[in-house]
Amino acid sequence: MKNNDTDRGYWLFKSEPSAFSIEELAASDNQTAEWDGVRNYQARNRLRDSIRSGDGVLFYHSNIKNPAIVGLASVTREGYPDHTALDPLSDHYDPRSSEESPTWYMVDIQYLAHLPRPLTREDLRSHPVLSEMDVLKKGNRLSIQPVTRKQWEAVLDVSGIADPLSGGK
DNA sequence: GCCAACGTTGGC
DNA sequence: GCCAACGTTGGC
Repeated sequence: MKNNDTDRGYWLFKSEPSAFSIEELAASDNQTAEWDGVRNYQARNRLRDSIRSGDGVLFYHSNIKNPAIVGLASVTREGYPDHTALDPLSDHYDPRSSEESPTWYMVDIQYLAHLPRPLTREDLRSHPVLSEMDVLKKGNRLSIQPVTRKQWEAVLDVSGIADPLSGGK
């Protein structure tokens, strides 16, 4: 399902670059990757129920010296069962999940752009709009977080780039 | 259904 | 490497 600018959703996806980085996304086939391995129920619910094709994704690198929003992606496939949960050889194997009744879901995302400069937590904290982002809130470990349209636009504004999702419309 | 113990996350 | 915050597990 496509969506238009007004009902498009925005998200922040967190990843440790040692596990999966935006460079790996950009180097993937079709610059597209499965966002697999999410094993948290709240994040699962968002993957399954809320995230739509065409939504915007802020790609965030976590658990490094300077955690930061490093780039932009878009959702190219809506929630579907995470097959790594069914694979006994996968690190993400979960014996409670099954094909008939999948426990875990994933989406596909496609690389759009690197930010010209990563937006660090300090950058975010010092911005009137971005300082409200969930990712700055203490103890927030959710790997999939909602982002407001204002926050998405602020990231583009601060970065000095056009919205790659608006396509000139 | 409570809650202590445990494992994980992730900024610092 | 530290440790606070969080989610999950499992005994009771």
